[in-house]
Amino acid sequence: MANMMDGKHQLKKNKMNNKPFLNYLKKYIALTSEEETLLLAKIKPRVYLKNQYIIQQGDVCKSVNFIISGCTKTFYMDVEGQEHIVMFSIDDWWTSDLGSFITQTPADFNVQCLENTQLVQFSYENLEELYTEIPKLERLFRKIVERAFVASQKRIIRNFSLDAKERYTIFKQTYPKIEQRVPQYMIASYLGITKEFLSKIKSQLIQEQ
Amino acid sequence: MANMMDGKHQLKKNKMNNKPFLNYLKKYIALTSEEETLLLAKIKPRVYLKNQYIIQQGDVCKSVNFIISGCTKTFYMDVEGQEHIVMFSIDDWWTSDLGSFITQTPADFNVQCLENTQLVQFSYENLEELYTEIPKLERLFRKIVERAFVASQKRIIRNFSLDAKERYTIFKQTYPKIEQRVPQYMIASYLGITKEFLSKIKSQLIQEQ
DNA sequence: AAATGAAGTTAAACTAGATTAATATTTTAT
DNA sequence: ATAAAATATTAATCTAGTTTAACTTCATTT
Repeated sequence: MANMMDGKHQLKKNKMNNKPFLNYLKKYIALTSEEETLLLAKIKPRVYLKNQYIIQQGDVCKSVNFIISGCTKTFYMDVEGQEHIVMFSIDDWWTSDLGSFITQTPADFNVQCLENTQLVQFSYENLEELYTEIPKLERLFRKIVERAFVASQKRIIRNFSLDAKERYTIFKQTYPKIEQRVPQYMIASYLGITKEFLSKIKSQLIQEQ
Repeated sequence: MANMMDGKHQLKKNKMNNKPFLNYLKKYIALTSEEETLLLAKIKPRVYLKNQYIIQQGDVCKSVNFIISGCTKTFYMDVEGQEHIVMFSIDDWWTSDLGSFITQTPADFNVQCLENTQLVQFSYENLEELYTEIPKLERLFRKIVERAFVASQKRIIRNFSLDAKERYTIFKQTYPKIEQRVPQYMIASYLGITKEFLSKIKSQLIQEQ
């Protein structure tokens, strides 16, 4: 319905290349050309359209995804049908339901595209093999998850020790790009407040200066 | 002052052994005797007394710690001097300020012993070396951090979508051992509520059944 | 151009949980 | 065994954020 028009913007799969992902990797690890070949054989480029789901709550998460371009939201739908957004992800970030992926059990989270999104996907089996074949890659992934864990812990603290206005201010500082790309009611969901209260906060912040 | 008597209970360093840690490791990875020797040379047993700090906010975190026996709280002290407990850790768990440890920058968190606590400590340098010398260990640590990250994400969701009573019920189910070992006001801090409100919740739960 | 609808705003009534303060209970020190 | 300190409970009042509902704006469909 709403996305019937999206076909117009569909990105052509055959035109996609892995360059952006390799450039990202090169910032952190140096691969030999054999390793690069090994890697390229085991990753899969994929395009999702706006509003499509990369992962759905209840399904087993089959991939870890690197975003080449686009934007996604990771959210949980509670028993009352309310969406709770855990994170947004954009270009050069990773997204998955890691809990579902590592245990290969049903996902708690949905990952949905907010824009047409180009990904590089790692399947469970291929990633396991790559860890053994390219230990540098396992090391990088360890570090990525370490950083994600640290960010998650800090967010717990922020949620406890800061009020909604402070959390919103920090959100804007930390994710300036995301703030303009996603609707306000999703930002409210990320902050754990209602869209009405976010509205109130924003008008307060404007009046304050 | 309060802990002058703790000397009585001091555990003797020389009597400490690494058996409990090796038993823990054996549940997940098989080490050759050379690897075991390599590992033992690079870990340090250590005893902290009740109330002592393993890590202090502002210091650079120098170790990742495996708890052989005892209990710790990880907390953040905000500008108003309020404690916010992020996690409790007991026997067979890990504790650190991972953010500080991996970047070797000042810690956001304090880790303080709630009981006399026996640890096995990994220094930054030794752990880096061990990762290279024993890839199995790096893989295990990757998996441990993955699980910690998943738990942390789930906690963010719970904090948003559940009320304090539901969070308390889940806490009791998830950490039955911890519930009896730590004072109620710390559980309140972990749940993000006041000790008074926790009291109210508990009396409500008693009346409900 | 009119109609439908999604996104955002404003304002009033309401509620979960905070704060304060007084009392009770348990732990620790002497 | 007892005093002092730390921890836990109860109740009254207060507040940050929710809920509901009416209103606006802008984009899409007919």
